[in-house]
Amino acid sequence: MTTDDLREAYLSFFESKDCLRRPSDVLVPNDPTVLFTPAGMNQFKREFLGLGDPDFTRATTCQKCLRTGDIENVGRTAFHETFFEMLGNFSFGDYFKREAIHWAWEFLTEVLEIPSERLTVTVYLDDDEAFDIWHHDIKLPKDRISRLGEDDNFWPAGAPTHGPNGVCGPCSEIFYHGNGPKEVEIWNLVFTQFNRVGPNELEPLPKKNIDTGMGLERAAACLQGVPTVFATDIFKPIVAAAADLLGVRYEAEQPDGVRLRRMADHARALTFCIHENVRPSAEKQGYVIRRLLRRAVLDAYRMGRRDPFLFELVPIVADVMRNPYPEVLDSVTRIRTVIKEEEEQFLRNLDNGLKLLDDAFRKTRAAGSDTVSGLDAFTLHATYGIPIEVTESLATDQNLNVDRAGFDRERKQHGERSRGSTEAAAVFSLGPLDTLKKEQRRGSEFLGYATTEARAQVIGILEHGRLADTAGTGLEGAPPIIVILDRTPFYGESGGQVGDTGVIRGDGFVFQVQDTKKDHDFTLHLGRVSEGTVAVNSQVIAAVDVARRQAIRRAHSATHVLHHALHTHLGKHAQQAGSKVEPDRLRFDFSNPEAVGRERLRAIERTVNERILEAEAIRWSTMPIEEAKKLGAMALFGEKYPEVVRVVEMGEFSRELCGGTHLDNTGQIGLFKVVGEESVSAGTRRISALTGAAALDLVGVEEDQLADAAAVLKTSTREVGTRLRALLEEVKTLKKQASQLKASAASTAHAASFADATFALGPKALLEQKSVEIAGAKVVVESRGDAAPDALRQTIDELRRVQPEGLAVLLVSVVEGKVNLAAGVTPDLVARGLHAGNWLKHVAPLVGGGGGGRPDMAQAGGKDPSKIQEAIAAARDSVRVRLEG
RNA sequence: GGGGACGUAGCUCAAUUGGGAGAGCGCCUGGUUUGCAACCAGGAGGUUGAGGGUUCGAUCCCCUUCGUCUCCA
Repeated sequence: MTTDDLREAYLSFFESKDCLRRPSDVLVPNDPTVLFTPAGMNQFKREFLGLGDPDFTRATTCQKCLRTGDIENVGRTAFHETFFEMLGNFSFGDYFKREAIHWAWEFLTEVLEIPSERLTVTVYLDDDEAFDIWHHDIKLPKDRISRLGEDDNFWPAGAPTHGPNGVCGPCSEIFYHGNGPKEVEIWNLVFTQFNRVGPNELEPLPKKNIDTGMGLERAAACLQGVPTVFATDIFKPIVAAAADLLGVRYEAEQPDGVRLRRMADHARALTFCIHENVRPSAEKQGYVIRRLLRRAVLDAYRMGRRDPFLFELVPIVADVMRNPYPEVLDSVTRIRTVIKEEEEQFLRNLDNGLKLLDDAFRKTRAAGSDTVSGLDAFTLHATYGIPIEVTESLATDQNLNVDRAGFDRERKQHGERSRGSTEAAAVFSLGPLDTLKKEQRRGSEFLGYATTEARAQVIGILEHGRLADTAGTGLEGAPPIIVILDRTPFYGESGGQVGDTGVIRGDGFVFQVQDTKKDHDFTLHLGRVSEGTVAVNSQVIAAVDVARRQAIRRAHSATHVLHHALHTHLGKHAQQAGSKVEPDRLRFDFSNPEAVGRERLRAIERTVNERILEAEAIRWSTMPIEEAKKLGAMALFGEKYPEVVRVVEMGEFSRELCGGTHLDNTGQIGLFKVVGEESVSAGTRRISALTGAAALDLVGVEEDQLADAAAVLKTSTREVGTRLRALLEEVKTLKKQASQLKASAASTAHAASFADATFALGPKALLEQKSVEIAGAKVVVESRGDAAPDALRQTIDELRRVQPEGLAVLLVSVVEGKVNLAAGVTPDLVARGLHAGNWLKHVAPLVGGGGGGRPDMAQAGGKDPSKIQEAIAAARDSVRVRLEG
């Protein structure tokens, strides 16, 4: 039986048991407690809590999952995977233990025709109910049923003793005993029937749930009689392709076999993640998949591969998965590019790492050791990302060892340090909105597509995160109050479009809405009470700020036109990767390998404005998602859409799934003006643009600025550019001349006004008139008026050019009440023990400062100009002592 | 969420306990040459990511912030 057939058989079997077949949730769910969807039940959390549609009580899915907890085992064992599909059937207060067990058995033995003697089961220690069903109903002999403890047969594992509190229950696992693998857990039936309130305190739940999971790939391996998931029909071609790319023969038992299996697994995970627009990056989901990619590339590196290769597996993965996930085929080009670029970057990093490793080896040898310390190896790993295996392998090449025990110690410490204060979040948690949802059963009705003002009733108020019956005018700076209505024209922030603002008026009160969000099917109006007191059950009139909403509609419709223009000028690959829609302002992110460039950007802007000039009608309708897809409506990858979706069409050029508010006609956008194009991450570009009033304002402001510039430059707006260039050129030459003049001024007579006569002397004159002969060396210690530190250095250089040997100079100047000192010593005097830095260190304290520098050149400063003469005297004395002594 | 590192010319990176901002490649000009990373001479190019502090003086030390990389959860 092929994997595709097994998947379909399972889903249609449970459909025949009145379970609703639901599509897989996305890999990155809207759930802060997990990075990736870890199991089939995840998308049904709200149903398990009794917060879903009351008519929806049975479901079956094939869920895409990603887990990296056991990543070390991937490729080494028969069944560990990172990306996998989980078949499941679920009951939300509907069928329970008896049906779940019977149906599982029926599916395995009758549909799949697995001989019953190949199956055994486990139940939780005291779950006699499950035991009896297996033994009496199914007629499974007692010796084929084992009772296991809370670590094996409870969900979450160990919950009765260790928590967390909340929904939990015993489970029953079904094992397959085949010819190849001796014992495989293929199905886990979880009976969530308790609410844990404390250690070993389990209260029965009024509504019991069923959550079951069957690993698709491992079940397929059993049915296909192969020893591992990697030998199944959907994995084999990927492993084979990996071996082919690396020019080796796949031999399951060889070390390379582990590597090839790992590559195949990681290629699958990467393909599906990137398809959903999760890109390799330094944090969160992106970092998880970056690590997957690096593990695979590193494996290939060790097999001698130095070029990117993993990206070549993408089409193979897409092909074996084409039946259940045909949409991945359309993303192949994009995924390949992302993987290839990331591979190239990592290979460059590895090259860089070699340099750091060399340093580490040199340091080790310099310390007279032949073992790289654990700390060094760990630093290389933790800070620069050089895997320990690479360090070890290269160390061996250089006849060095690595302190692996020390490395492991460091790693453990780092792990403890990094754990931080975050506790594992409870899988389920109930908030105030959940309570409200339980009371109300239904969410807020959205009226905003048709109107901006409506009568409604207050059904909930949230103050300080708690439900309240009333709320009054709060203190300045207090957190916003949240008002929830049964129906509302306010658009809650979603799909990139910002929330509406406006006002909600009722009998004796006014509530200013500053922002609107969406949560738990409710529309949350955030704001403050400006008059009176708002109370639950009040009748109100909710009115959206119309001008602002209209500006938002302009910007939102413009993003759809822009999307169309991008496809026209850049190609189909320029898929939307996110957007932000604000009043008359929009940001649009899309896939594109390189910068768009000025010319194409201009062309894109032009196309958008042409569509606006054509004043095409904008229409919308709702339809089942399948139908929308058939019509070719554009959707975001990695976004979860409901069963019935809204499709927005513009003329004949654009058709997109979209829940936002739009104009009636593209002509209402007015002017569309691009204001920027930039990169957000590798392979993703962002265009920012303005519409309507904001675009006109921008043009006006820029006109004014240009006119202003032209006026200042005393030229026409047309000539501003050339005039500026000429001016800059002039400034440059003037600057140059100025610095030359300044330099020569320091050594010419123009500063004769200073009482200090030596300031007027040039280098030669200084040497001739002011130098003192001490122990065969010429010493110049003089004051130089208000010369800048740079000028002092320059003078010293000039003196040294005239007298390259036997010269020691110390110059002093005063600028803005501060003393500058600089000293220079020729190399032969340095050899005789004279040190410019030390010289100044001796002198500078006298003028209330400090200093230092190199033996041949040093600098210092001070705050007390009145002590300059003393400093000069001290400088002369100290150099005399040094040279004569 | 936490730990570590980095940010200097268009690119790759230097700069001793805090003391003159540099090299190679690339670019421009002139010359030489026309067999493969051509050569020679000259030149342009910098708010040392940003902001604040300490100091006579900060690329360097301290704080804040932004960005990039990396490890752990």
